[in-house]
Amino acid sequence: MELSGDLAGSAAEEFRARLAKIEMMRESGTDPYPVRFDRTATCAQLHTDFADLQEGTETETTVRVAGRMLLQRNQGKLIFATIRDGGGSIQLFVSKAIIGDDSFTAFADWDLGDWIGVEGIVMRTRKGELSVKVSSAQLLSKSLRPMPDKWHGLGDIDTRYRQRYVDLIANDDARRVFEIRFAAIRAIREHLVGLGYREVETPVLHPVAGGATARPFETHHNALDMDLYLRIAPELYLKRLIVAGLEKVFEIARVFRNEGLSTRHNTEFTMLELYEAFIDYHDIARLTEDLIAAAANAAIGTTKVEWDGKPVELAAPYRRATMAELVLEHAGVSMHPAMPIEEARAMCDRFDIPWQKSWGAGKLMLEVYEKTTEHALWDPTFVMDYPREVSPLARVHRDDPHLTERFELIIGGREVANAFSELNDPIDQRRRFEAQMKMKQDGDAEAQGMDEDYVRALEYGLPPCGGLGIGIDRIVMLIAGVTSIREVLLFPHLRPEGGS
RNA sequence: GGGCUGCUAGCGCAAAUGGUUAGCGCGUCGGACUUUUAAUCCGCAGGUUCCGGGUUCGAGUCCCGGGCGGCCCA
Repeated sequence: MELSGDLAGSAAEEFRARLAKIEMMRESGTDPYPVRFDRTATCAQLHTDFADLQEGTETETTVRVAGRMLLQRNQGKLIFATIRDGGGSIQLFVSKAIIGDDSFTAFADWDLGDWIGVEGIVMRTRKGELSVKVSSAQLLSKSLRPMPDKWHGLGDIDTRYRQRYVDLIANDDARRVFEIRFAAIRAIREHLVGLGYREVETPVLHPVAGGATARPFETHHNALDMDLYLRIAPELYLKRLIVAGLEKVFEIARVFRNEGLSTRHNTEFTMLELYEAFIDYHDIARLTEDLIAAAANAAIGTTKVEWDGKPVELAAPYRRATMAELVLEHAGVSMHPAMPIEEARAMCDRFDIPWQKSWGAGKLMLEVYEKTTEHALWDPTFVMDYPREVSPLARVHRDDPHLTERFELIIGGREVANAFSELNDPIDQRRRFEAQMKMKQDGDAEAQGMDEDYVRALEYGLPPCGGLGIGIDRIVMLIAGVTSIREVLLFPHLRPEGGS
């Protein structure tokens, strides 16, 4: 049986039995896949509109609802069924005396998982369950495959990710997480639009992979016979738009990084990036905490979340501290990018951090920070003022030429945002690209390439500007309280099934 | 890439130290039932124990290799 190639045993038998039902329907002139259904209400609407309906009473309101049948309790001459649509579920009250023998038999013969549509009056049963007392019913789409366990749902993680549609049918918690995702993204978008931001779309295929430190996917354009890269960040295009005078822009951008998979990393993930003219990274920090709090409130109605077993408060304001202060606090050592290189190397040795000769004190300081401090920052913390050496797109700090006006936001020991007062000096930018190219030549696959057009854009003048990148998936993880990024991605990347 | 760990019926899970015919629940199939809520009750069927080797009188279980996951680390 071609359609059931991956089915075996009782599932294959059930598949064939359901196919036979389809054939019988067709023979009797009924289409098992009719073209449309005129619905007059959703399940959620009924629960809202008839919240006050008394037990054991019927209305005179006729409605037409549709959904997937999840449960069926057949009493012989009376069937209770539960259907669910996109926003909720409702019980159907199906009486043989009302819909007639033939319709009743047909209804009883439909399988769990089938999509059905019914018409009937709204009622509440004696036991208090809001129901539709069905006067007519039709099959809207036949399901050929058996549903997972109606109580335990689908537990196998592999199957949950590979067949997310089944996961979402069977598991309430999966639906909950994605509802949070939808609401959080919507809240972020509305917050920014409310502030006068324009949502833009920039290229996914880049001739130069820039805007972040990461290894890109490579591809090839046949007609132009040129290599292209899937973007690792939309940053350089968005800043071109600030040059253009758009002032406030954002993009909710899918980006691609050719790196390993883990609980925290997927090869493609979603970043919010925004840029605004005339402001600096302090303004961006305020905007960042507002955005995250707004997302949490919209998604779950509170900024108090629990993550990895510990409480986290996402309400603004978040702590602000410099990287140097935090390293001193957590590692007990004083570091600065201007310190003698031997001392910085000695610090790395002290914390068992392997280093390379090409690294300056700034890079060494970052390594010490990441090893000793970052994972310990549980409450939301803006880690301010990164070394210039590791921040090729951030402007030099107004008070210290060895630092940049850059912060990363750490929550629950993980980076969730990265922001700067943007570098807008084209001469400085060119030098930093050249430094990156040297690192690339020295074998650093993550170093950025020279983007001549971006430098040219800066030469036309990028106004003072603040920029932000937020990992949307990580924000959703925090709000939803899940610790694997795969739980917040509808279709996480997996190896092919079966292998060989 | 390394360490630990998992894979048993469509789904959720059992099967001490290797030992009859690999069990249970849900679902399916057959039967009863007009107020159920994972309905209930009776009955039947359903298995390449992820794949391939090996050890053994005997392997779901032990060993080797492979596949796909999970957790932790780099």
